[in-house]
Amino acid sequence: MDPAKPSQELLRSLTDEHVLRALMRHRLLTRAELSTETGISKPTAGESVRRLTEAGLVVDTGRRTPGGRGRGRVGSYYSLAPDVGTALAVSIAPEGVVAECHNAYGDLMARAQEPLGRPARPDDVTAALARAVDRVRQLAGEQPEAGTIHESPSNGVDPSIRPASPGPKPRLAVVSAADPVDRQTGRLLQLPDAPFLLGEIDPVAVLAGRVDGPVHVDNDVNWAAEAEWAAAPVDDFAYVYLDEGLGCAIVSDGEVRRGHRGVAGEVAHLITVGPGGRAMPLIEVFGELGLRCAGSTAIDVGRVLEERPPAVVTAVGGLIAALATLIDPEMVVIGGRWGMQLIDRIDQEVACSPRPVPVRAAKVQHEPALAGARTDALHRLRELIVGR
Amino acid sequence: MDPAKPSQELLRSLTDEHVLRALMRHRLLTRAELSTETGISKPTAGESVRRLTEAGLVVDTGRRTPGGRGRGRVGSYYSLAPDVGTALAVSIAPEGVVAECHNAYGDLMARAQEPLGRPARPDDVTAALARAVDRVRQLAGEQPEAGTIHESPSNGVDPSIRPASPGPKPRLAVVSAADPVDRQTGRLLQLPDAPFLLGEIDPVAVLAGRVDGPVHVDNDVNWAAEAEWAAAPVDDFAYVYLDEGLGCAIVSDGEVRRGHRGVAGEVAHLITVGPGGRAMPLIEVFGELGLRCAGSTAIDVGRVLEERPPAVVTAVGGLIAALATLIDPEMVVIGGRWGMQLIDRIDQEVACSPRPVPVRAAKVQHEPALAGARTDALHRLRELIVGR
DNA sequence: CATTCTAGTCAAGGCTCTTGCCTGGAAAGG
DNA sequence: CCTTTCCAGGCAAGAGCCTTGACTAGAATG
Repeated sequence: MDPAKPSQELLRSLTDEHVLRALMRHRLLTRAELSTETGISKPTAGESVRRLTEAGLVVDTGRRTPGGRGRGRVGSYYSLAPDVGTALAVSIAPEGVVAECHNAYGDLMARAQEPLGRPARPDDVTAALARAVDRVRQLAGEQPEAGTIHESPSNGVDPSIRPASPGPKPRLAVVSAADPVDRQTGRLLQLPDAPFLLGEIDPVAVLAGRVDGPVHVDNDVNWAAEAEWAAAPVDDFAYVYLDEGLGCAIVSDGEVRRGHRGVAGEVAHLITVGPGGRAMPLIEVFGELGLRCAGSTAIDVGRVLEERPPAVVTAVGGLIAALATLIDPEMVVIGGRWGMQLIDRIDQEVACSPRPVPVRAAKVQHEPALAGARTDALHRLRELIVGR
Repeated sequence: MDPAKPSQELLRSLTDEHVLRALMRHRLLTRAELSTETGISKPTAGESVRRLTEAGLVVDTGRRTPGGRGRGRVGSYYSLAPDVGTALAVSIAPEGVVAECHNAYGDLMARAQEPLGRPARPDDVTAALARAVDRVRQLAGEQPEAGTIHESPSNGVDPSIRPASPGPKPRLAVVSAADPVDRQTGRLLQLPDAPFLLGEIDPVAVLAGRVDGPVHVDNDVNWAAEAEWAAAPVDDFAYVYLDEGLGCAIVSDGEVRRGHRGVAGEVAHLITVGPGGRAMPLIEVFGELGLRCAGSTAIDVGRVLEERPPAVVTAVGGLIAALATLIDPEMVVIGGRWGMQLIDRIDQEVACSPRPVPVRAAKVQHEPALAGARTDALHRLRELIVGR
């Protein structure tokens, strides 16, 4: 049965949800402001605040309405309780591991980075992941209490004052990994001819003891597409990532579609047009042209950018044509180092194809995968708090 | 703001929705049965029945609880009002037009078929569509009242008794067409090298005056996939249709994904492996092998089945490999005449590919597109009745 | 110091839901 | 035939949630 059972309790929980969401948007509100903000009547809003305060989700900040605002009676500002919890967003890439901790308002509470040697060995990655997460918990524990307004903390938090407490565990984690991810288990998967830069890692196992709730892992390109969608919501598009590895994310009807195992868009083995018009898997085009790094599956980005071989553009054109026929996107977004550099050539190639699609460069340039993971982590944290 | 605003009216409408849905499932219920069925208390259920009766959505059938059931007081059986409306499901294919009218229980009220000449001319198709819909409305108007239980009527309704009334207009229509459909306008679209069997038809325009509500048009393969999903719910699969035309439907996360224009899965121009290992569009493989009907874009099914050329199987393997990489389906379902006949060959081909996917034949064999359209029409009618 | 304005509370009223009891009527059983 | 058993439906009481409207307390304005 789809619709919720009608009951008075349902109404009450809906009211509480509205109040909590209003506080997430505005961080500091009086009961009267909550009432106008949510459209709920004053007594009901006040009652909800009483309930939520009792439950420990909301606190009276002690602050009162500033004198400048008007003449009336002073009001009490309420906000989310500082212990409603935080969300962890983690990015695992060949360059290193980045972990961020955010509160329910989306404030960055702490951030930690751990570099990785190249090539990264699986054990090193796992250790770096653990260190980054431990460090970010440590830093978050040193933060001034949430609930009082403070500047988004920069990285330069003084590490000399180090209280014993490592800070409370985040209530969930969202992890981005620069490799295919198994949708069921969250483990990194080695696929034939797909890039495999990090090794067989199990982020869920590493984070299980460090997070007090669910751990969601997905491929970095999927998260980048999520960030791209947040920046410019287009319901149907494909995100093609062209760098050391080849990736692709598919957004249909406003959501990233991951497929059964979670490896939708692992395009390395897609059959496309190779040199001389022969049909061959996309990744083999690079092999034929001698553009793969020795002893690894990675593409030699420097050489691609030097030589800019037309055969590569043709091969990418074949990939985009396949996307156009199977997915019917409104546009194709190109990310990754050599993809963005060659975007004009790719655009020309696609424009002459029988099913042309607009091609444009990714808008989110700075840490796109982490940005997507962060957005998702924040969304999930909020859902958790309102009790969905 | 996502969650509904809490109000007493919300509770009431939720109760009414539960009652209506229970009546849709069970067609005939007393107030006491409604109460136990929905989990709502007796007085509340009774009050809802009173409201809905007053609103004309529910009627007292006059029938009373049968003696055999127990000793207690007799109860009144309620059911949906006979005029809550009907849904129209229409299939337009080269073989002809089929129109069906269903009530909210899913009973077939009437059915009409109109053959088409081959090749079908657009004007003929439009006229046949109009005739089929008019005829089905006529037949539905002759039906005994809904609400009293009756057998699913067979096709052989005596046309001699013909009352003047053409029957009320259906509240919505869902149309399947054997050609690409524009998602925004519902018109049939001619794409380069895609099969175009019916011509430039605008079903929305034809049905606008004949239906008292929205008209939804989509490609027949998408509807077939919908029916396949209803028969065996698999969240992620692809439906490949291999007949005169080449089609493909994509189901991700339990929904058919149509893409931006609605032409996701129009695979005729997908680049695959052609004869001699050359890369070429799928449909051109048939051109190269001389397997297309003269003077049309259609594939000569008879010749394909006679010759069973390995090159065709290889080309289809390339299509499925592309689906596997881009969509990551749990399985691929094969439909269409020659596709089903060659399924073993296709399965072998896919099994040796680097990303093998289980391949199986379509389970819904009888009018699959109409079955999907019917399911969807029924679902939409019910949503309309409960007032979503 | 009176006025004006506003946050928060109180009181009344309306709805909706639930529990529990009662009633009328039919079958079952002696 | 009369009593018992059983059940659909209705009634009454009660609790909970939301709303309107009035009231109160407290601060700034003039």
